[in-house]
Amino acid sequence: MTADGGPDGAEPETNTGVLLFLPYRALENRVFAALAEAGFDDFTPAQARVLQRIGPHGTRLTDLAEQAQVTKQTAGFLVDQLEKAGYVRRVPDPTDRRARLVCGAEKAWAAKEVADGVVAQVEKEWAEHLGKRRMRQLREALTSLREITDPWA
Amino acid sequence: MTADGGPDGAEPETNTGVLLFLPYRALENRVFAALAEAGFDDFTPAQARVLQRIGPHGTRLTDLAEQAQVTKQTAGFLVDQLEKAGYVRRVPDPTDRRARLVCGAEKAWAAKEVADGVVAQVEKEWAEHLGKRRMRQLREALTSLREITDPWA
DNA sequence: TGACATTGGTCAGAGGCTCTGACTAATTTG
DNA sequence: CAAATTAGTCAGAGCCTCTGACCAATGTCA
Repeated sequence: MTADGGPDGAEPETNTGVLLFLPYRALENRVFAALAEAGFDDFTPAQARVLQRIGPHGTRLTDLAEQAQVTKQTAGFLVDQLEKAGYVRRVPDPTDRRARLVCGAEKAWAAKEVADGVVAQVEKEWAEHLGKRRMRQLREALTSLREITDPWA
Repeated sequence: MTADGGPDGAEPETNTGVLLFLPYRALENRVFAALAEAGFDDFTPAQARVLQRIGPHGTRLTDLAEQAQVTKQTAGFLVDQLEKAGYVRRVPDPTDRRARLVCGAEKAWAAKEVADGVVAQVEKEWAEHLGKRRMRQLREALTSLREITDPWA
């Protein structure tokens, strides 16, 4: 459903989806490897996708679920694990007694620091490969695209 | 681990990984929805990620696994489902009696046609938003990035 | 105010995905 | 030819994700 068209064979240009996905996955792999090497090996990719979306002042479960595109049951399940592993804690939401805010714990910020370092390194490598100008154009185009592809923008 | 940095608060520029992921996911969602609407609702996202990587002349299980970044056991499990659903068939590899080629069936090419249509449509929308020039630059930069991020390139 | 709909979240259960480990068969290497 | 490698399968366990049903707090509106 992607590249090198059906049985007919004429190789067209590569699907933009694949083009986006490849560097994304490469970056994610690098971050994960570095995190594991730094000792943050007690969470799974699924948990990370939730953890990543917790804001600095805490985020509601429902919002986490929506952003991660999973059901709130699934998000709750993952937050349970993260809580047990010490990455987050749940605190009452002062503005709504039904809700609780999922807040990052110290351990999460420490992991984030490692992750941010790797991201910066990879971005540097990319900038070296593309040249500063094309790297800037790339980020600029992607940022613009966000306007029509990110329901949360 | 991504945006709006830790407890310190200073909002830096958005992580390039997120920037790549957002449009990727938006595109994938569109393709999936269209496929389901066209009646191709009997396969899962995990199966699709394998199906997508089957070449026009068939691909070995081991290669599918490597490209999809799953174990060969997982790939085998998914191909089993796809085979039952009629999307693929396994044929002996004439060049190696241990191996079998996973080949797309008619149903897979039909689905691919639907998917390609949606991708083309979405790419058109993106080009309209960005302008032809920036769209070309985007694809060009991503293609270049592939050289250092795609182990299969 | 008081009924009703909405929203935040949990519990229970089922099914799907993915991994590790162990194994068979064919191929390649020395 | 013996040993190492490679393609693939089987079995079992654990994680992830969903649907459905439910409770409690909040919002809406006559």
